[in-house]
Amino acid sequence: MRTVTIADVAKHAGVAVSTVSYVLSGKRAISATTRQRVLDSVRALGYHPNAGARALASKRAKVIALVLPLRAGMNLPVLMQFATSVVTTARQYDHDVLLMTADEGADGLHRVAASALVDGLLLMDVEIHDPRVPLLRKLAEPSVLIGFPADPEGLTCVDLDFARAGALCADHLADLGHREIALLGAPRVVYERGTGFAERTMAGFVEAARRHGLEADARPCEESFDEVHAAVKLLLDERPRLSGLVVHNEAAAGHVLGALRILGRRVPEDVSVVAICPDDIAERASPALTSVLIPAEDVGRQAVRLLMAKLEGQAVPDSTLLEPRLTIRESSR
Amino acid sequence: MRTVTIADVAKHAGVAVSTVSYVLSGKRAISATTRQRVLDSVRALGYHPNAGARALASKRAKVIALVLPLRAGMNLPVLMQFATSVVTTARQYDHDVLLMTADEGADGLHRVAASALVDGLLLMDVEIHDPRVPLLRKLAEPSVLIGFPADPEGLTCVDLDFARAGALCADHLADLGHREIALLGAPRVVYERGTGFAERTMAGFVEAARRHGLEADARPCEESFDEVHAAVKLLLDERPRLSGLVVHNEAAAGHVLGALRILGRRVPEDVSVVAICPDDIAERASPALTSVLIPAEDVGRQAVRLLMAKLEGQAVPDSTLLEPRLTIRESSR
DNA sequence: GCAGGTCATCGAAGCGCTTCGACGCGAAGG
DNA sequence: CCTTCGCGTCGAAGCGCTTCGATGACCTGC
Repeated sequence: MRTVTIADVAKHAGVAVSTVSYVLSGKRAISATTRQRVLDSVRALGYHPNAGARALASKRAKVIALVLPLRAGMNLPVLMQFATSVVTTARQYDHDVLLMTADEGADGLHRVAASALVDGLLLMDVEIHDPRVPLLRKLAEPSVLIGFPADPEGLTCVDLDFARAGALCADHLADLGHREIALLGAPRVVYERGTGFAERTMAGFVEAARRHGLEADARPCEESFDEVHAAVKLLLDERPRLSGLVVHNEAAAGHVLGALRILGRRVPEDVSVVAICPDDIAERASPALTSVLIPAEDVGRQAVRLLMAKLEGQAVPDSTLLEPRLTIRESSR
Repeated sequence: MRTVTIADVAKHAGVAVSTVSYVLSGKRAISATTRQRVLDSVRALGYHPNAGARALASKRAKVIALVLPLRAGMNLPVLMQFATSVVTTARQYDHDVLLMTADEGADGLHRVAASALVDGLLLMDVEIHDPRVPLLRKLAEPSVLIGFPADPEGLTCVDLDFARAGALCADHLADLGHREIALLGAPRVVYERGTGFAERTMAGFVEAARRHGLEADARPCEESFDEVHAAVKLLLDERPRLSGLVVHNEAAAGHVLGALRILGRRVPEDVSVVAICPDDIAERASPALTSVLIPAEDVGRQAVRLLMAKLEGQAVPDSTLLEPRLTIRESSR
């Protein structure tokens, strides 16, 4: 069973090859009757255009690269949600997604771009001083970054507005009347890596707390139960009147509740807890966590849209910040 | 800056286009001096073969599809580990990975295969009665499945030997002298979906326990803390002398420890706990869990190897079962 | 010294598609 | 009535690569 080519379709429909091509691409007017005849033949023969030939002739592969930081430390569920929404959205634009890991580095990006395997690049988890950024600036292929490098000049970046997220938590606790609050953040190593989002959350939190005239405190937080327990205990020892806690660390959120339980603090009666995490984690905790969600799906969808716009040659904003949303559940009052 | 083609390289090196091609592919003997001259030109010009043209001429895209079940209910960290190892291994064979979600269904597979976008397919989370299986049998492109459908005839399947994993847990508890043991499995919905691995674990567990003459019990288990707590409580109420617990549910493993703590059972003094889960989860728990790991990386690597072998036209075994490994930590004695 | 065989290289024919310019035809305009 | 135009369609020229058969150059052995 030889694979069906455009020539087979043309013969079957009794038209020229180019006519079939124009029917399929819509780039020239074709009469309704011819169009229908061609489409019928396409269906009858089960024709699928050869991707390589199409790419070669049109200089468009209809594939985008998705570069994920497939290493430890990232939050996996969020990553998957993000990847899913990227794939789904790309398909809506009739594109496929090539999966790459960050450890291929700049060379890998150069390879897929130079070989015309992909038309554009989507990079997740860009760091403040990311070695791939200079390459992206040079590349002919458009790219979109999730996260912000130190100098986003000339790049297209998308991210959750983490500063607003931090601020939103502080606002919420202030509204509830809390006077002493604290934030437990990502593991220390994340700050050291300088990914940026962790710092920006802290900064937004501290700034909003200051604006409300609250006593506030923000520190990194490791992810094992024991370390979370120790951190919470230390915090409560140092600040006995603390009544509001923000957790920006999915892995630790559940452990914080466990630690408070063990330390004899009721949630939310004694301490209100607000998490910055995906909804499913917040909902699964008990009590269910009031949370600011990381809209991974929105980020993915928006990133693909921006990339598609750039592929069309449209101008897009350099920076897109997605608004965080606070959902009030049982853990704060 | 026009992109560099093989003709540019040929001219630069003073040889024919075909010679460059043969140097790069190694499919014909080329003298050492010519080879070196060509390679130098390749480097000097920064040549990268055009993927579309290569695919068109050679009928090999050097891309494989990875179809992930990007929906709820799967264990995400394992999925990521798996994806990472697939990408990394594929790169070792000079292949790239196209990411697809299962919700594109059989049509999606047909599309990427018929358009020659990919040379082969890797499907994860295949179900007992998977609608994609009949298509895979028909497809000219080779495929490898993670998991087993009802009738694996004519397919290539890879999986952890879950029956052995369940048995290994029962063996371990029996060796420690426990007489009454139980297994808490995946959420009920997983059994209903008929993915197979959950049942096989249970069966292996029950069978091994029977062989050792133990009292054993196996039941599904939901993932929220409250439901886990209720399940554990029920189990202990029904079986007060229960002293060994196997948890085959990553999300619930941590909650089981929390529930036992609240119910006044010490681990491992009163109850030994063994988990079937990735190492990182087992290590992070407190006490650290004795566990049978799901070797996601091995599975991914092995799956890619099998697929590459099939692409080369080699015969491969229909079924590959990966041996589970028990790591003893603090939660069992 | 010449037939036969290797080895290294070349040229050209595609692979299946897109796209450009050309062309025929009927309608509109003078 | 003849020109002009636009619409719908066609043919052919690539896109950049692989691969097959051909061609010399050089060696081997009788």
